[in-house]
Amino acid sequence: MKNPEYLAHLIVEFYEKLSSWEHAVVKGKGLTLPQMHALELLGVHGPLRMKELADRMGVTTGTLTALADRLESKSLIRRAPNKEDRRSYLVELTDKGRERFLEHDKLHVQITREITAGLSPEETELFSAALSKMNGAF
Amino acid sequence: MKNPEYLAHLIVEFYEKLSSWEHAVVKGKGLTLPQMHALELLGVHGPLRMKELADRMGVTTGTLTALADRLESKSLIRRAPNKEDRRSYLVELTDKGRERFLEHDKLHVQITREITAGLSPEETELFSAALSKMNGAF
DNA sequence: CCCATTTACCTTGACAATCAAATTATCATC
DNA sequence: GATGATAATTTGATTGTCAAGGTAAATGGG
Repeated sequence: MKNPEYLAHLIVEFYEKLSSWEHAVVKGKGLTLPQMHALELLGVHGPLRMKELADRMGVTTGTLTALADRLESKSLIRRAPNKEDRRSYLVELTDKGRERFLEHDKLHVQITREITAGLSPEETELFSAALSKMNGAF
Repeated sequence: MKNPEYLAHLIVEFYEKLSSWEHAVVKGKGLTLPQMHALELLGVHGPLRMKELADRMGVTTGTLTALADRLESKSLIRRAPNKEDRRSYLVELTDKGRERFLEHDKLHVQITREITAGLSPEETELFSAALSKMNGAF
């Protein structure tokens, strides 16, 4: 019953459901998935250089340039000069961008509550511990 | 320590890592992520109507029409007539498409093995059970 | 200090993904 | 059979994406 094929299937299903949930949530907000993803990474990690953000998103800097332009034109991010290295910017959230990030992050907590509602505290604890280990194994 | 915020954070991190892994794996194969996603859904669920597949992918049928055209031109899928309803097709994998799907699916099993390598059998079992419950709760 | 190399970002050109809205063909119901 | 709903396509516009090429700044070895 607990062969890797079965577990792989569960993980794929979980991934698909998260993906579809995220898609639906972002859609109603005037933002695209990549745009929200960028806000999220900036919210979690603080200001990043374009290259760092592009790497974390898994896109080229060319792609990110265009994406950042759109977010900047919506006043959600800002390119601040980087004193350490004048070739680069530090991309950071504006107040409006941070607001959007926090709002979205709240939804993550909420969906987490919902999908773990059927788990006992011990189960939740063990799930959490296992997930933590797995995240470290990538 | 085990508040929902923390768990939400772990889940987001897990999702991001899966996403980034998937992206990297698909890239080297001449397929895009949505294209592989379509092959995967067809592989798992069998032949689907365009509308069904679009719904599962979370895109409009207009988007899927174009996507299916590209997959069809690569001989990975086929539009078969639907005797039940002549308005629709049944989209199905070709042999070549099934091959691609199976090959990709094997990678899922493999990455699953890798990221669960640090878990004890009991932990894996519990993780699996928790995930199964959570999938049902979406 | 100089020059070659690397790095960071931007630009361009081409293609893919995406949606909303309009269209066509078929189905379903009354 | 007429009317309304559904399945797929088409169209037009925007966004996402990459590879390749360009510019400016940093880096490192002579």
